[in-house]
Amino acid sequence: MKNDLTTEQKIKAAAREVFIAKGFAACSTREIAKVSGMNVALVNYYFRSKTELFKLVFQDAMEEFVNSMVEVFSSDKSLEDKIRLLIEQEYEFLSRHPELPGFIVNELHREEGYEVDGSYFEKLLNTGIVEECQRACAAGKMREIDLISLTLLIMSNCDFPFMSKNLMKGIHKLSNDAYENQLNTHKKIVTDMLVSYLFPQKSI
Amino acid sequence: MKNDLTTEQKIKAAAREVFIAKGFAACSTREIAKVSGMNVALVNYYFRSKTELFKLVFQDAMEEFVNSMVEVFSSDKSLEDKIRLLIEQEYEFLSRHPELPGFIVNELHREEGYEVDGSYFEKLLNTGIVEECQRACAAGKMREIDLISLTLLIMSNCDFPFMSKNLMKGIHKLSNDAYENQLNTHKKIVTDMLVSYLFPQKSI
DNA sequence: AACAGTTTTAAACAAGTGTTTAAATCAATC
DNA sequence: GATTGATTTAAACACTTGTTTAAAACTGTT
Repeated sequence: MKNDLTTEQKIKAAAREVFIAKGFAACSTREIAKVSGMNVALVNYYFRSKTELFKLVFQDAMEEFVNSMVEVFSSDKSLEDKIRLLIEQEYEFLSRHPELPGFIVNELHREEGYEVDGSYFEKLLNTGIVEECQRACAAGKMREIDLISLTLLIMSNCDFPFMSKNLMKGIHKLSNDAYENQLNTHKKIVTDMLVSYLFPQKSI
Repeated sequence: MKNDLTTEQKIKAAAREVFIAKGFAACSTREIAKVSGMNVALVNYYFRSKTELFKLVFQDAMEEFVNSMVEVFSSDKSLEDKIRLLIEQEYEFLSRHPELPGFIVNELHREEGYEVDGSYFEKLLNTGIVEECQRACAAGKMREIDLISLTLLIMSNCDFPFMSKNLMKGIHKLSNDAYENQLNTHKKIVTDMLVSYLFPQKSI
C-alpha cells in the first residue's frame, strides 16, 4: 500500500480525498482521521486546525488546476493548435480529476470565503498567452475577444461537463459508462465549435 | 415586510435562502429558524426534519431551473430563434437566480445523494423539442448533434459563467459590477458561437 | 540503561448538532 | 367562559463537532 508515506502525508492525502468528495462543511476531522488510519488528535498536531488543513488542500487543488493549463501555453505551437491541445489536455486532466472544478468552484462560492490567490494565475499570464492573443487579434488571425470571455468559453465547455455529471446522468438517464463515452464525443464537438468560432475561415 | 406569509412559508423561504447560499451541510436548523424569525422546534413541527425540508427546497429549485427552459421550447419560433431566445432567457433567469445552478449541481454531487427526479425533464421532453431537432438535422438545417451534447453545450455556456463568478473574479481581479457587465457581453458571444455552430452557413 | 525529544494515544472539553418533549399560548366553537 | 384543537415556546435529549490535554509509546543519543 502507501505505507511509505509519513503520518503527515497520510492525513493530508485523506483530507484531500474527503474534502474534495464532500466539501469542507460536510466532513469532520474524525472522518479524515479515520480515512487516513490515524488518530484525531494528529490532525491538529500536524495541521493546527481543520481550517488550516483545508487551506493547504485547497491550494494544492488550485495549483494542479491551473498548472494543467500552463504547460500548453508555454509550448511553441500555433495559437489554434494551442487551443486544440488545451482542450484535449483539459479533458484528459479532468478525466483523472473529475471532482476538481466542482470542488474549487463550490468552495469559492461558500460565503466569499477563500479568496483566490492571484499568484496561481500570474504563472498563466506569464506564459505570454495574453500578448499572443492580442497579436493574433490585431493580425486578423483570431476573432476579437477579450481574455475574460476567452477564459470563460474554454472553462465553461471543459469544466462544466465534468461538474454536471450527476445532473446529466439524471436528465438523460445515463449510466456511468455511457456518460464517460459522451464526454469523449463532447470533447470533439467543443474543440470544433471553439476553434471554428475563434479562428473563422475567411469568406472568399 | 412579508408578514402575510404563514409560519410554514416563512420557514421554507428562509430554508431556501440558507440552503442555496451555504448548502445542506454547512447550515443548521437553528440558523434557518433564526433567519425565518421562528423557533427551532417549528422547523420540525412543519417539516419533520432538516432533510425533509431540504428535499422540498431542492425540488422547488429544480422545478424553477427546468421551467425556465420549457416555455421557450413551447413557443412556435424557428429552431434557431428558439436557441437564441433560450440563451437570452437563461441569462435573464440566472441573473435573478445566480446561485441556482451551482446549488443544484453541487448538491447532486454530494454522495450520489439526491437523485434527479426524471419527471422534471419529461415536461421538457414533452415540448417536442427532441423531434424538432431530429427533423432539423435530417433536413440539413441543423448540424447533426445528439441531444445530450446539445444540452451540455447550452448549459455549459449559460450556467458555468454564473457558477464560476468568484473564480473568475479572482482570476481576473474583477469587481462585482465588472463581472455583471462581462456576463452581458459573454451572452452575445455565446449566442453567436452556438448559433453559428449549430446552424452553419452553407458554403457556396 | 538513562535521558530528551518527538510522535501517538485515549480521554476529556465546551460548544453545536438535529430532534423531541411537555408545557404555554392562541383561536375557534360550544 | 369553558373546552377543544392547533400553534408556539423554552428546555432538554443524546450525539457529534473541533480542539486540547496529559499521559503513553517511540526514537535516537549519550
